[in-house]
Amino acid sequence: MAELCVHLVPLFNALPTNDQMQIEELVHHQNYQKSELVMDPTSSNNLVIVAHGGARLYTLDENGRENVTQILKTGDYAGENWLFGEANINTYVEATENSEICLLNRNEFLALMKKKPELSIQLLEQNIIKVRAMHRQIQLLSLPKVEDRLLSYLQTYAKQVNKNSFTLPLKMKDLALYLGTTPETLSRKFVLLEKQGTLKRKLRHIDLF
Amino acid sequence: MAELCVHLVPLFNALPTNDQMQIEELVHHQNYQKSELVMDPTSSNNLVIVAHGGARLYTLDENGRENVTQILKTGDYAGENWLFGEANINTYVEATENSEICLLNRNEFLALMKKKPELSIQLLEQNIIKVRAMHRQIQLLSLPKVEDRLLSYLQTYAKQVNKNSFTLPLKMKDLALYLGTTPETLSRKFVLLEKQGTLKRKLRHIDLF
DNA sequence: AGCAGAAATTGACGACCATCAAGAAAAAAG
DNA sequence: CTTTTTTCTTGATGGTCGTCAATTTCTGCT
Repeated sequence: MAELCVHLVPLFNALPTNDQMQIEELVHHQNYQKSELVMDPTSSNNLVIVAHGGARLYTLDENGRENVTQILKTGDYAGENWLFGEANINTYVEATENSEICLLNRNEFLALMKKKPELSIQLLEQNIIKVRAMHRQIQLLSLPKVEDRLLSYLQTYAKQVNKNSFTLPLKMKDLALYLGTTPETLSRKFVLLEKQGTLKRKLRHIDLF
Repeated sequence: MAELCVHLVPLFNALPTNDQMQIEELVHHQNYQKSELVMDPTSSNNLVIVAHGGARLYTLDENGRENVTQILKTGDYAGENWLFGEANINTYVEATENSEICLLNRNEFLALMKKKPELSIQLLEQNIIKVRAMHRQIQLLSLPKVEDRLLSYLQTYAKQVNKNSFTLPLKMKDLALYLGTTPETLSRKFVLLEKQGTLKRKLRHIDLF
């Protein structure tokens, strides 16, 4: 048997197992044939999790032409926004092969949240943290110079761990990605900052001045 | 008398007035003298809203030196993270002048959310939408070329309104900021895309091909 | 330890873009 | 309608950064 479907959704998988079980109980596992329609704008809103198989999302434009917006394969999901507030006004979901697909119904989920307020509070807390992290990243990425982005990142991180001497939690490659640059440029910027006397570095260990 | 304090917090001010009133009832308005400590790590967690005056946030580093992290003036607030989950472990809030400061206590707020599940659901819905918007923006900003960022933005927007012919909701200046570039570069990119035949533009009206 | 594969660095080069400044076009004000 | 102000465009220039390729350093594995 498959894992818990809710495990596949990042928003859920950090929840206490207890809460996850409660959500899992709401999930409708269903099998769909290839080309079968899973959802359309007239359906009630659902979170769609592809437990096994594949699906595609598409909209119809003003001329009635299909416009594929997303492809889902095993383990992917869509419709977080339909689960939380937004109505699905123009999107169709269709199985691209014989698939096992899990649906989590908005109304049932709302009912659960009303019955167990801790659940929505948990989700909210998690989300707020995420928003703050994303906000920081946007501010970083908005800085035109990589040098500034790096320094800002390091200072923020130093503040976070409340130390001026620390070990980077990311590899260069990932830090580069996070800062919207390349490992090469990042490397150069490190030596630049070191030359400027802003920091001292040995591998991934940083001393910030 | 002042406006509702909760109005100042973006997370709250889109809520139905009804919900806002309930939150407002929890708010403790208090007056602080210059240099008086509003919060420290031993206090229970609060959202801090400066209704009138000023305050500063600081942490103490390993040597006991103060490290100012944020300055609040009238209308600013801090501690969204303390209200929602994260504990305040090292931050002090101090009034920088005689101030009227509103505190929203975490425990009281939690109690309200448990009593009125709709409130946290509302907040959650709002947050999810925000996360999605921010996620899009991060993806955009991660594209190295302004040209790609612009095109991606336009395509996403077209998909959103489900039309290939639309009027931009932002002025050039703001769009430039959103895309992490300057109005000048943005302008050039528009003519470039137009030359390529990717779009046609007249002022802020776009036809996408 | 020693080897293999990955990760990080360095150099050279060219494209891209921010900046400054000036001009044109549109919007707002009178 | 005219004037004023704001917004947008265009040009020239220099710095920044991404790309490709080669080398060095690090890490995991047996």
